[in-house]
Amino acid sequence: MRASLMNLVTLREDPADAEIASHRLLLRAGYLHKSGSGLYLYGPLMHRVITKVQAIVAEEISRTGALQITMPILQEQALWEKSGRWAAYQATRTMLTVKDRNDQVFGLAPTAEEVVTDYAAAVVKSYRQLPVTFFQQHTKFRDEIRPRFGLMRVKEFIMMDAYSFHASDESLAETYAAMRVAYTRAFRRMGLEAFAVEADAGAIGGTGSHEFMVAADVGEDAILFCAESGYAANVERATGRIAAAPGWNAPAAPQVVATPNVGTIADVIGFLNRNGFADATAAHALKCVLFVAKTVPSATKQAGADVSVAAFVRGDREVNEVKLLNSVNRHLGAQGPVLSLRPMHPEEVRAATGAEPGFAGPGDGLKVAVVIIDQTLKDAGALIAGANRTDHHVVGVQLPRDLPADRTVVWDDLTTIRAGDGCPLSGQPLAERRGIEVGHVFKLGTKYSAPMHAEFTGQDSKLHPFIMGCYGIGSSRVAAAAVEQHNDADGIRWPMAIAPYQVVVVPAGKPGDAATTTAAEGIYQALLASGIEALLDDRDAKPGVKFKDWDLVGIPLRIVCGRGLATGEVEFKPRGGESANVPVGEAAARAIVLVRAALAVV
RNA sequence: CGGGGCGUAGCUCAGCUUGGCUAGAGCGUUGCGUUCGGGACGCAGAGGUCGCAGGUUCAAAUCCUGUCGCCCCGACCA
Repeated sequence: MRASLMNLVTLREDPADAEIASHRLLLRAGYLHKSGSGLYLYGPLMHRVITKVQAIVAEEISRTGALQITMPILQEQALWEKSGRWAAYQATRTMLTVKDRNDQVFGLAPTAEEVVTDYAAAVVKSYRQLPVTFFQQHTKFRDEIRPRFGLMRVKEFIMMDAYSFHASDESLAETYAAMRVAYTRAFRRMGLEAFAVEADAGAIGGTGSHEFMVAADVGEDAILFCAESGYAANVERATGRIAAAPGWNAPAAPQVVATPNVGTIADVIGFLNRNGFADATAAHALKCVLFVAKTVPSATKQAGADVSVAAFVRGDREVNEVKLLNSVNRHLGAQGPVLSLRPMHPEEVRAATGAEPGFAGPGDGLKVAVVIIDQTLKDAGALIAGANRTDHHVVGVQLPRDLPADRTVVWDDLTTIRAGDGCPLSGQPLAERRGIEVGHVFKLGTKYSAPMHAEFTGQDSKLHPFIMGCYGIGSSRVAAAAVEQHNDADGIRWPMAIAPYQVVVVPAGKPGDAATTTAAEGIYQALLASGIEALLDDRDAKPGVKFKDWDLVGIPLRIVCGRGLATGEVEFKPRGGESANVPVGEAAARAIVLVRAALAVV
């Protein structure tokens, strides 16, 4: 491509509303045009990048034996009713919907489990056809609460989504493992440092899942990991060993203590330290967080309802709301599902505890539907709890000894694990880093096939629901993540495999100078003839302008035909690397070798 | 949805507090000339319903009310 024909428009200044590197650079270099909040137009350069990402992803997913298809974006409400997810997605308002002229409602594909399960049920009738995996790369829509960070979180994006169907858990495990290998290969080919972490399954559901993260400081997810055991998990899901609180001089039996005007844990401990309990710390307190869980209409229960929940963790720790939500759902079972939790308003706290906020405890006076206590607090020794009475706490509470006789308690893991806690496998301190979620794999089991009656005939001549897995890669997000990992002060540094063009040839003499023009044109034509994706910067611009532009755009290799021609040489300048002089006659051949080496599948 | 901020030229911004001439600058862009290895220079030009609607006023980018949109922090997710 000749630069004079490619409508290259670069900005000298950063767009005001771009915060992170990928957003800023992709806008500045002309890859993206913002069409609306969370909506982007992919310019000619971006289109090439996305196409390459999709090709590599498709190649690696296909390598597992998966079959590429294309599913409709408009999804009938009735199909989602069959799986029971319509109400859930409406309640969380994740799905955008449209109506046709007959007022029939359609969802705009946020994902495609229902559609593909319906398809599999129609075309897969026997265990002899299993396992089978279908995938597509298509536009997805999410009614994001807050689009953010350019391509990172948008309302409309391109996703590779794959769905596997199995006759057994063992078969699912094989494909799940093969997909993880495919992901790893795909990300490595695209020059991304990505790693798998244990994850919460969220609204997709199922029995297990891993996320693929690209390490980046601007990532929206926190990852805890252990170098020794290899353990890595999203903080939403991470478990760990929490060091026990040190012993302290606590009363043997619960003792009510007046704690006037000290509602927060820090204040309560400070007050007690000054009033007879000098060695009490926040780790000896019982933190109570009160929530309202909102259930959604389901097959067994037409109307949604509010369920009050009290969650207890150690005073120096935080409640993990994802763990709590999962725990509430396990406990409520058929009364669920619960899709969201919100903290109680002050008046609700007063109704639930009979006290001002800040004095809630597990003892008498707490009136909530569900009480969940972090399992580490069982037999944890003496604790300081709210007394459910304004300005009073109870010191020396022991669990479960001092719980009211009629109190039903769920013991579960509710604590947010943090760096420094012990690895659940090795016990070594966990470290933390941030990541961008670029892929996710789920073991779905029969979550969709059972309610949708998607069944096959087994070897036993009986009908069985498919055992399923599903797998997603955010193709457009991958491109943004690549920029996050590969940029510098001058612009983007694309990995060769996903760069919009591989080489740019820059004539750097006076415009129209015969020697530079001839040399550049010759190299350019030789590269094209060998299938290299080459650019020729034939614009009437000064060399400095050209250099700045190609650094910003991020072309991996620049060949400059300029003053070196006097001695028969051109300059090779890898983006971000050292320049070297190369004889004109060898330039094309050496560039071809460089590009092919960088693209070689490892 | 709660909290914070912003809407003035294609981009980045000034002007608004304290209303008043024809609404400005830099970059970009068009024409001509000079220049040509890291975002050159001179001259000439184009480009604006100051987000939108209403109000106050002799007079509104500026003050008031409403409204729409965008960005950032939290809950959602590839």
